[in-house]
Amino acid sequence: MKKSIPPKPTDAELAVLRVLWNRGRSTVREVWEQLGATQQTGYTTVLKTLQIMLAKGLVQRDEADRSHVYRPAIGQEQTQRQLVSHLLERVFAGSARKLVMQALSVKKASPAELAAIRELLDEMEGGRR
Amino acid sequence: MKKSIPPKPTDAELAVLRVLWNRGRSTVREVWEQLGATQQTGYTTVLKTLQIMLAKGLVQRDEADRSHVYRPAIGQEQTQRQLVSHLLERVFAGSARKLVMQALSVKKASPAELAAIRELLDEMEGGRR
DNA sequence: CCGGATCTACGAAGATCTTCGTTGACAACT
DNA sequence: AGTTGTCAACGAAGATCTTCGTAGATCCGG
Repeated sequence: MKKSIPPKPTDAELAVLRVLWNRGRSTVREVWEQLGATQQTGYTTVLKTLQIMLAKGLVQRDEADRSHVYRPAIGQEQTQRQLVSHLLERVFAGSARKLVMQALSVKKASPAELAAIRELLDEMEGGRR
Repeated sequence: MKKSIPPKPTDAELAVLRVLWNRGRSTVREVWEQLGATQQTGYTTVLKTLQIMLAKGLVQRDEADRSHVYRPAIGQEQTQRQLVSHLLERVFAGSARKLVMQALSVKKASPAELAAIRELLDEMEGGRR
């Protein structure tokens, strides 16, 4: 009764969400400036995107001040899981093994990261089933 | 020079590609029948999708017979890498570790699969550099 | 040779996404 | 009070995606 399954964010929306996850509550201007560093978009474009995201339930906002303050309505990890799930089903036919292997071959992880992954494997195996 | 970087396939295109990867060379009708098992789409819809994919360079076709025969122009693994890469950069800020962990938490792998992943880790660490 | 079946080609409609110009409200400064 | 700057709201344009109806070509059975 609270899971209204928010829709899958688009690429532009994802870029905005990343800013909000990093900075926390932000105004349109703040998001725009942060984004401007990477991409070249107009102020009203970011505003419009945020308004659409609000309508979709991807963000929430506080209208107390004249400059409305936006904050993410969905968690970063939850979103990551959703997108990984999508990729897993559609592109890897549900094989986590293949996805993991492609991920590791695309981008080499540091020894510390490999160790962390190894630990997770231990938990999953040791923790039995 | 032949790498003209094929565009990122859409969801509908991905569904078609999966059929071609599984069956190999196929006619529109064959793809449509295979797809019909899962989704409910019209014959001309599949045809149009394949024509667009041809224009994009995602598939190639043999027009010798009246029923044109399509085949994938991009490899499954190559496509997987491309999409994983995309997700990695945009959603995981390049952290393969987080992606792997989310993948494994979304879908539990079998002991055999875990072992295979562990082997890959061994290679990457042992292989040193 | 004719009629039905099968196939490709064409185009168009509807949906969604992305971008941005314009407008009107409001506040701050002078 | 008037000017200037900042902001949200609105609408519209262009791009892409997905779907499908219709038309035209070709083949096959009588």
